[in-house]
Amino acid sequence: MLNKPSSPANETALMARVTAIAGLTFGELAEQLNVAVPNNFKREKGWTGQLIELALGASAGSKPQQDFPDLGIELKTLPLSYNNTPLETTYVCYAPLTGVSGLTWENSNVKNKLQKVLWIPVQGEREIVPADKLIGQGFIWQPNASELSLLQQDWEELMDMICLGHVEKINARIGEVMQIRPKAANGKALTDAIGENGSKILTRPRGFYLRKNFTSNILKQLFS
DNA sequence: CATTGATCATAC
DNA sequence: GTATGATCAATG
Repeated sequence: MLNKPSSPANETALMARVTAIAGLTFGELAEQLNVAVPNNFKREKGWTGQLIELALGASAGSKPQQDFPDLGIELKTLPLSYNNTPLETTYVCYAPLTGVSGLTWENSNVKNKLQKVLWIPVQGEREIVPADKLIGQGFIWQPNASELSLLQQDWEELMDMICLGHVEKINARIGEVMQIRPKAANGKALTDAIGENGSKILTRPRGFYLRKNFTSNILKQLFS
């Protein structure tokens, strides 16, 4: 029994836990942690991430920082198809829509979070019930120069639109490897943003997401 | 059938 | 509402 693991002291200890849960099904791990397994994710969409967080001793809660702040590591689950390609985009963080003056790629929340990521591949096919989905071997990834450049380009293009009051013109087609999409409880959620001519407007909250091609390439690097 | 836009649960 | 964890499901 793993009982509510505490925060790992270092990366080696963290990776030992990662390897220990690799090959288990969600059901097996959930049983060890005394967690109930849903029959689908129509409601508990973040269940997998929370299960893995608990198993690895990530600091819980909704802090806008890394999951392992002492280690500088962000944790992400990555749902894969039978062909080992990502089935979903990867949420990174909220997109700032106000107070954006002085914000640069270097000090952005996106760069901070993506500097070092512990990816946990998991089976994502909807036809597999959650209890039977397998946990894969997690691995640490740090973006290379090329990836950083692509991310920075997309971040700057999107943040320029936000700064210039064009947030309403942003759609999910913009950005080569990273996009901005709505991120809210529902369509009624509104937040402040910059409108035309610098006026204040209300708009739907947005988040940054990594495109599937980008995360797919991260996986390919593992085998090259 | 892949993608975009919408949505669900939870903590504070 | 903000922010975490994400997947769902309507659409073209």
